[in-house]
Order: sequence, then C-alpha cells, then structure tokens
Amino acid sequence: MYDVAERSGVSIATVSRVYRNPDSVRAQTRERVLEAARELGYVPSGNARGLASRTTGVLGLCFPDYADPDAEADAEADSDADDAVMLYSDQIIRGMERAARRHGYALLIAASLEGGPESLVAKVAGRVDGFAVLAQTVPTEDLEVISRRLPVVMLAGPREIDHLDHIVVANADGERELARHLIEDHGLRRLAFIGGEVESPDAEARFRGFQQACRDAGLPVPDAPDLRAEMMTQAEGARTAEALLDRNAGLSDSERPQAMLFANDQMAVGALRALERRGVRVPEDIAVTGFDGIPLSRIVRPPLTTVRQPIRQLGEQAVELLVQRLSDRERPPVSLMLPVSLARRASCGCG
Amino acid sequence: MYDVAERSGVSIATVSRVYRNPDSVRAQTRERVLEAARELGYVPSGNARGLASRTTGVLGLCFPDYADPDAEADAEADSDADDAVMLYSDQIIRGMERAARRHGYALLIAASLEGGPESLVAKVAGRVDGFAVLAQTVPTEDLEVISRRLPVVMLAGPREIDHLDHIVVANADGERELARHLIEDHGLRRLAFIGGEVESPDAEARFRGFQQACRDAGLPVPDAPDLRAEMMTQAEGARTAEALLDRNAGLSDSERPQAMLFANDQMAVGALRALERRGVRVPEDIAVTGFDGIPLSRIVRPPLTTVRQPIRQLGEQAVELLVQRLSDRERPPVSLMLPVSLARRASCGCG
DNA sequence: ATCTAGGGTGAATGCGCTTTCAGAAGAAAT
DNA sequence: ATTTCTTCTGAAAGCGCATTCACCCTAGAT
Repeated sequence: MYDVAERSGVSIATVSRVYRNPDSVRAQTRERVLEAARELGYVPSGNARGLASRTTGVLGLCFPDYADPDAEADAEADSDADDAVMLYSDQIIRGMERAARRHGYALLIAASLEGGPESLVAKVAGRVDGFAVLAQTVPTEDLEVISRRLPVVMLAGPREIDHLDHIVVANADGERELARHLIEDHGLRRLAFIGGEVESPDAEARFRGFQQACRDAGLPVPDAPDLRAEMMTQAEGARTAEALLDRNAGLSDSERPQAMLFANDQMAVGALRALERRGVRVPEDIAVTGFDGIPLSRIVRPPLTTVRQPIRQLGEQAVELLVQRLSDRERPPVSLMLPVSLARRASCGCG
Repeated sequence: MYDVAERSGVSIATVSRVYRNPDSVRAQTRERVLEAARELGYVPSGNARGLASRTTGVLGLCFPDYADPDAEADAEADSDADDAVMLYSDQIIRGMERAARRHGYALLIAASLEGGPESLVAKVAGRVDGFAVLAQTVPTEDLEVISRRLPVVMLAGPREIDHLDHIVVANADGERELARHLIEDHGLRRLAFIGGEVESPDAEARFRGFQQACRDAGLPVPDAPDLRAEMMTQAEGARTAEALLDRNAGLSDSERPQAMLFANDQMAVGALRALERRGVRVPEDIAVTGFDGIPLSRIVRPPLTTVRQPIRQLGEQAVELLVQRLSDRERPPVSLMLPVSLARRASCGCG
C-alpha cells in the first residue's frame, strides 16, 4: 500500500479511501491509484483491514469431524452412490453460503478436529464476525468463552448456552406425525421404535414425538425405545433390526410389531438391507421408517418413508440470525424451530 | 491480550507464547495465563495474528455465482430432487475441505458476485494463504494481479495464465471413450453431438474427443457439433433435442442419427424429458448420453450413460497443489489432468 | 563460593490498514 | 482581490499480535 501510494504520488490514506470509499476521492486521483495498484500487483491485506476496522466480512461454520463411515463404505462399494450422498454438512454449507452471499459475506468453514486453544475452531472464531456451530462440535466450555466475544448460533441440538441464538428442527412433531400416519392411515397398531445414543438430543426428541403419537391414538405408551443403537449408522441399523427380529421370533403374527421406526435414515437403510437378507418383505411383512430425508433414502428399494429436515433452510436461517445479531447485539436470544415434512414413500406401504 | 497479560501478571509476549508455543512457557505460568484468558473470554484475533505472522492458515475457493436455473426449477417441482442434486461446487468444496483439514487449514469460500476491487474475490484473496478458482469465475486480469502475490490454482478450464498451477479433467479422453463405446459395443454409426457455448472450453474439448472417436472408427468426422445449445441447461437440452428430431423428420430410418451425445448431463436430462414427451423411446429409438456424472443422471429414467468427473478429487488435488506451492514458491507451474470414467447405464442400451 | 548454561520472561518494534483531525486546494460568492 | 465554503488530501495514532534481543534467574559444574 505504501508502494502504491508512493507510485501514484498520494498518501496511504488516499489509497485506502480509493478502496473503502471511492466516491470520496477525485476521479482522476482514483484512476492514478488504481493504475499503480495494478502495476504493482497490489492485493489489500484482509488481515490488516480487519485489524484496523474490527470487522472481517466473514461468517463461519464449524461442524463435527464426523467422517461418516457409511458414506465411506458406500463410496467404496459403489462410486455412483458416493456422488449422490449429500451430507448434512454439505447442505448446511450450501444454505449458509447462499445466504451469506446475499448479505455480502464470505464463509469460512472448518471441521473441528479437537478442542484446545490451537484448534480450527479457535482459528475460525478469531477470523469471523460471527459463526454457526453444529451441535456437539465444540465443547460447551469453549463456546461459552467465545460467545462472550462474538455472535454464535447453535444449530440442531439442545441450547447448551442460554444466551445463544439457536435453531432446531421439529424432531418431535415430525416423528409424531410419522407415527400418526402409520397408525391412522395404515392402521398399524404395534410399532417398534429404535432409538440412538442416549446423549443424542435429536433421537430423544424423536422418541418423545413417538410417545405422543401413541398417547394420541390411545395405544400403550412405551417409556423407552424398544432398542437403542450404539451409533446411528447403517451397520447398527442392520444389527438392531435383526435383534428385533430374533426377539420377536416366538411371537404370533398378531403380537409381532408391524413397523420399525428408526431414529434416523442411516439406520433404517441398514435395516432395509438386513431385512432383505432375512427374506422379510418391506412393507408387506413390516413397515420401516427413518428420519432426516437423506438423498439415499429415496434411492434405496423400497424408497424409505421418512421425515424431511429442511437442512438448507437451517443454514440460511443461521446466517440471517447472525446478520441480525450483528446489527443489534442487545437483542434477546432467539430460538427458532423449523418445521419438517413427511415424505410418504413405499417403505410404509404408501405409493 | 493486554488484559490477559495484566490479569495474569505477565507480559503480552508471554501470553502470545502460551498460544503459539506452549512448551516455551513454564507450566505454572501457562496455567495462570489460560485461566485469565478464560475468565476474560479472550479470543485471539486471527487478523492481528495474520498481520504479524504474515500467514493465515486459511485456503480459499472462488466459484461462479451461477445460480443453476435447473436446480431451482427442480426444487420447486420436487423438493425431493433438490436434496439429491449435489452441485459441482458442493463437491469441490467437500474435496477441498477434506484435504484442507488434513493439512490444518480452514477453508474460505465465496461465489464471485462481480469483479472490481470490492468483490468477494478480493476479500478472499486478502484473507488466505492461497486459493483455488473455478474457470471463468474471476476476470483473467484480476487473477493476473492477485497471482503475483499468492498461490492460485486454476480449476477445470484453460490455463489462462501460464504461471499458475492448474487442474483439468480429461474431457476429450472421456468423450472419446464414450463415443467409442457407442460405436464399438453398441454398433451405432450415426452419432449426433450437441455442443455448448463456443466459449466453453470443456464443451469444446469434449467435442474434440468425439471427433477423435469418429476418426478412430473410420467414420466421417464432423468439424462442428451438429447443434449448439445457448446455455448448458435442461431447457436448452430439451430444445436442441426437439430441433434435432424436427430436422431429421424427413430422413429414413437408415439415415437418422442413432444417438445424441450431449456436452453435459443437464442437457441430456432435459433431452430425455423432451423425447419422452415426443414418444421417442430411449435407448430403443435413440441412445442418449451426457457428461459430468451429476447425481441426477442416475435418478432419471432411463438412467443416463455419462462420463463421471472426479470432482471431489479435483478439490483435493487443488489443496495439495496449494500446500506444495506454499512450501516452495519457486517450483515450476504444475498442470494436472485427472482421469475420468465411463458410467454405462441404460440410456445407451447398457444394463 | 564462583562460574556457566539455559530456560523463562519482558521491552520494544512493526505487520498493513482505517480513521480522525487538520490543513491545502479549488470553487463560488462578495 | 478577498472571503467563505466545499472538496480533497495528508499526518499520525492505533488495531492486536509475533518476534527479536537482551536480561534475569536458577541449577549444575568447577
């Protein structure tokens, strides 16, 4: 910048103005400066600018370093499938990027490898005006510290820190509606719910929705999932499906569950495969449902009935909240719940 | 930082060391500092750090602001399809993010709205250690200036500036192999190639591959595509397909083209729909192929035979090149060509 | 007890830019 | 020609951190 100033015979202040506020510089002077900048290959330092102006024009996103084992497995088995599998994080990124672009922000993304002062999270936090965090990505403790300094919005999970903005999807409502559909529209009465880890708030919320649907329909209300998966993967889905089959082997047809509701799509897809291996027909012998609406869910046979999450909107809303908070730091914390929609497909007997 | 230093009774130099090089500080002192930082909610400024150390630990990606009209249309018509459509940019982002993560970098992404000194491109350039640019995103002129200051890798396109690293996919080889497949394996002899804009180097390279295949097979070699689309969209694919049909209406069966090779998948998908409307069966009446291997290509009926681009690898390689160049600025410019693979599906008569 | 290493720490400088605050230059008015 | 506004431009003071250099302290060696 000093070089540009010298070369064009002005002061650095004027060079700065040329970039920050072109109209405040006489056209002729401006041209001289721009010309010099071009000749010198001058690229303004975002760092210095950010330091001086105390704003970066960048928003951030931190997501878990969860290298989805299912996705990897699929990729090896079928390179086609790999392309189709758009991850949760991909969609959030897309949503945020779109919204950020509208507001003139760039987006800085990083998967958190681990915590600690030298983590990527710290890197992101130090370089953005505000950022979004996927639940269970950043230790609450770190988040607590960071959020005192800049806007943070929490995505999809419990609101661990109550002064943060946060967005969730209607997990309970979705599962409730899904179960209602099975009960009322398909006349099923014996439903089995396969949950996830206890620490997964999403899975728990979905189970609560399931309970509510049972209550609504006057069916017995279980106080815990019929089975829990260790991880919410296809492998575990397959294992739990088989476990359920084995457990119910002795029952008569009129006692046996008529549907398996899985806490997410990955498990449901795994279950579909296990059931096929066992020769159990879906949906004739038993209905199967998932949750999430991942792309894979519509490619499997039979296509999976599930609850679609508006993940892209999640990302877009995140940016909106950040932008709003940036313009008013005093605003009381906001908590949004995004509606979900039922995708009725063949695995429950529809379509 | 000054506050932290004061509160923990040390100098700012020590606070800095605690973060930059923890081992150089006595454990007891370090704890005091960390404690103070926690109490004060201290978040190191990436800007200041970057300014002082002249490195950001961030890599960038600029891609076109091409709001894909097809994707938007699909989204409205069928919210399911929307999820499945993983864009080119999504995949590059994913590839780059993975690779960046491995190297400890975060990723800054931005679609370029327009050029000029205040563009998002400028923002990215000023905040990263190096970045990747999708072809035809940034004016060559701007790129020329920026690339004098920091590593830039050009993705998928002509190498506009010869001192840049750059990566392309084997467009010509792929199309040539595709055409060879139609000719040799399916015995087709009359092939029509539908190209894209003249300025699209990818489309042109694909056409050259097509020409080569004709030459290889001893068939007449066209010196231009049978038809050109204005834009490489579904709508244009449909239009050109119909135009081709009309043009050949008067021909006998033994003169009529047996296959339509489109320069990309989007057009081919549009064509598929148009042909269906016209009652033309694929592949019985005519074979149809695309190029790219977008997820949509396997969902449509019939599934589209196409050439799969290794887009994720494109992103990963981009990061590798950047990292390498960062460690050796003097290295001669590299030019990589990534291999593609043929996806034989039903639309050409396979499977 | 004296000397020598080294690890640990602080003072000071500069990274490249933004942003007042004044002052200079030009235009308009008297 | 002088005064009075505007419009432009420059000087200078940071922004928050990394880093060098010098210095101090402690522990082991003599």
